[in-house]
Amino acid sequence: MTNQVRVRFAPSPTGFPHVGNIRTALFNWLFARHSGGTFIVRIEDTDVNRKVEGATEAILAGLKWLGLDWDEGPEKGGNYGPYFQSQRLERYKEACDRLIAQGNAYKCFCSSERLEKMREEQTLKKIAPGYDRLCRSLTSDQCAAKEAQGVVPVVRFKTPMQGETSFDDMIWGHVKFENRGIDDFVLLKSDGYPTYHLANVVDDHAMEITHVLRAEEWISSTPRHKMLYEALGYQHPIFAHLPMILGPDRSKLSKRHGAVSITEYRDQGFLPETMFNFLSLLGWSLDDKTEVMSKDMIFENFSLERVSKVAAIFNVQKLNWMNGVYIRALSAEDFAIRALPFLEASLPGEVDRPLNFDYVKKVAALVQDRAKTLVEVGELSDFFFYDDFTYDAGLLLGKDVTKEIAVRGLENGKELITSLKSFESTELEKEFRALAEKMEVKTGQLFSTVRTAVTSRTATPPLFQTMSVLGRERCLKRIDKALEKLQTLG
RNA sequence: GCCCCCAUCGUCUAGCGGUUAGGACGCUGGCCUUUCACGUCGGUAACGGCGAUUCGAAUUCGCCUGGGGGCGCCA
Repeated sequence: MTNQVRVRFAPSPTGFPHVGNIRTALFNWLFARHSGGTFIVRIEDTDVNRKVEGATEAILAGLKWLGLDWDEGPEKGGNYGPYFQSQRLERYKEACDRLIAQGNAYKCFCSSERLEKMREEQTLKKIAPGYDRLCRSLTSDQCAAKEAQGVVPVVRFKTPMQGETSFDDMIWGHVKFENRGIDDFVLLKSDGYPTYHLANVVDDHAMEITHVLRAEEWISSTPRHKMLYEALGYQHPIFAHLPMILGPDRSKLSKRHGAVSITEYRDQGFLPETMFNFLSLLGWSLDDKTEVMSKDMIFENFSLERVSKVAAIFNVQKLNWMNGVYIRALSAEDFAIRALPFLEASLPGEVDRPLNFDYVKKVAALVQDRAKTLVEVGELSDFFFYDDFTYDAGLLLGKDVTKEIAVRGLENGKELITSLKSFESTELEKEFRALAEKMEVKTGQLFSTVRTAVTSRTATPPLFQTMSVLGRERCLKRIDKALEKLQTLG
């Protein structure tokens, strides 16, 4: 036995990998890596009814994408497996039997109809809902009779009816609850599966978990867990309840707030390093100024003492900003590699695939400073990839640009482009500036028309670099088309 | 309804008895500039309220208010 830190992320495969859950995973990972401990993933698939096909895979994919590697768990194994609760049912049953034998738990034969009615009445009477302990006093003969009738019982814990239960939380300090507010909760369901409370306690003990870091929503069930640990004769782990992540309306972050799944953020073109950094700052901070930090820097400095108690609102604007910071920090090559799949997905079907990577690299270099997400790369650069775009002819007439100036500028520009020996951006710029001077117009007047002609847009990467990447032939064709368009103008 | 908890700019946060209450996002003004971005220099904006303790409270205590979480054969 060592006193090495062992923490776990224990998701339930009942849906997509919610960023709130992923943040919990992240903090567990940070805590483990900071202390040189072990990070374990355990799948809590004890709810047969809510189980979602593919959810486990999506959760694991989310963890991998973020770089949260686990030391024990699915796909990986370990000495404390299996790591799926559905494969550990005997252990829960054993624990339950022991608790019944010790007088800490009992069988309950109440139907769900009765329980529902009971809760309705309690709500009506404005008293705290909770099991009324009807079956707690059943004799063994009465139990046997029920079972003979074929009623399948659940097992409930005998919660003490007075006194209080308290524990020390690394984040919340000393927390205490009165026992009378806690009802006789279910340990084993009638389908033979354990509830979270039982399975969690049994497994955390079996897996020698030293610290339980989980979301704040669990804090009020912690006394139950403590009672269970004690009844089972186990030492309980250290608890640390993490603050919640809320939506902009301050309610629990959910689908109606927009993207909540980590995979959605991936698909929207956020970088994993952005998400890692951003999520780490939801409830934790290094100091009073440092925000952009590498993965290494974060886990090296991570500490529970700097985790806040205040629920954090997920601020998408800041996420966007941070993603831009990470995008700009990428090498040109790396950025192109990451943008490529997004580009291929967003460009119209007519564009031939696969895209020429050398060309993509040149284009990417021009939008890297401008993109906040990888999906924006397509929006920002589509005109580099196909020619038959349409735009409003009026866009050719920018500020202080008359139809006459525009026509003259484009015709002179055409001539210039044709005669140029080099199509380098610096050369282009030099010549076009000279042209503007010769035409006695401001550079902006000439450039804006050429820009629209060549790109169909009024906001683009630097014009001459854009033209250089596009190439002489395409620029000429586009200018011709623009000249035609100008004729349609009155 | 009952139980638990929380409270600094709109948002993320620093602060842990003495600070001009700091940083970041956002918004905004200037500069840079062929557009858009980037960058850069400024600005905007907070200790929820009331009492108490103290020479001195954002920091400690109480009450109020506001917000959150929990109260399933869900996790």
